[in-house]
Amino acid sequence: MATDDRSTPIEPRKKRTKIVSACNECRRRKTKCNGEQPCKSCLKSAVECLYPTISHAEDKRNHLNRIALEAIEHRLQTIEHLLHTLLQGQLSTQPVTPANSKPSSLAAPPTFTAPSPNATPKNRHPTSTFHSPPLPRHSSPPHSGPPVYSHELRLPPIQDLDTPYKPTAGFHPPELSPLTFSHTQNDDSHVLLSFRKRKLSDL
DNA sequence: AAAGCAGGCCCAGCTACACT
DNA sequence: AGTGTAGCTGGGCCTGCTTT
Repeated sequence: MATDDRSTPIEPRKKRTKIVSACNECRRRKTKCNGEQPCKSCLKSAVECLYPTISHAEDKRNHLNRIALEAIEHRLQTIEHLLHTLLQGQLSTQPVTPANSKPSSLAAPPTFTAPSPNATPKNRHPTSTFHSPPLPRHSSPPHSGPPVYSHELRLPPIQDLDTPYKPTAGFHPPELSPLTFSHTQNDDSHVLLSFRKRKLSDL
């Protein structure tokens, strides 16, 4: 794109004819949607052609952003609570001996039991589990097969971000101070902060 | 070959800001 | 207050690649 060849007459770029809103399937596939019911690609692949229904009273961007923001904040609270629980459990159960007095972050965390799994709402996915990423291991013995970790965290699956998150019954996250971002250069925190400020003022 | 997937281009709409 | 401009953002969809 570095060359700007103006010697040949370049006909002005033909504007795309964009439709107002693509159907769900075309959005997912990132294909052109002709806006009909059913649209061309849905007709071709014989799938149900559904269009997103957002009332005009509620701006499309605000609607989606609010849902996403609420879900993210609830999820963050859950994660913070889990982390807090994990750290507390580690501090209170780990005997301090010369052998294991290394930084606790390198040790395997204790087995974690999800808060009141019986109270899992019906709209959750009861079988979905969150597996923590592999922890750094310094000198593990020869070992075949995938690593086995004793801790399993049950969290709402990521696809649940499509719907507002409702905390599990009986689960009370600890009181959390409002989200703050310390501004440092060369990171994206200022972007997040400006996003949050904008969204909060919109709500 | 056809269908599906996904990176990223493109553009309309919006906002912030400067200027008059 | 009105206007012009630049930057940002969300989302449509082009297009190359992969899978079936």
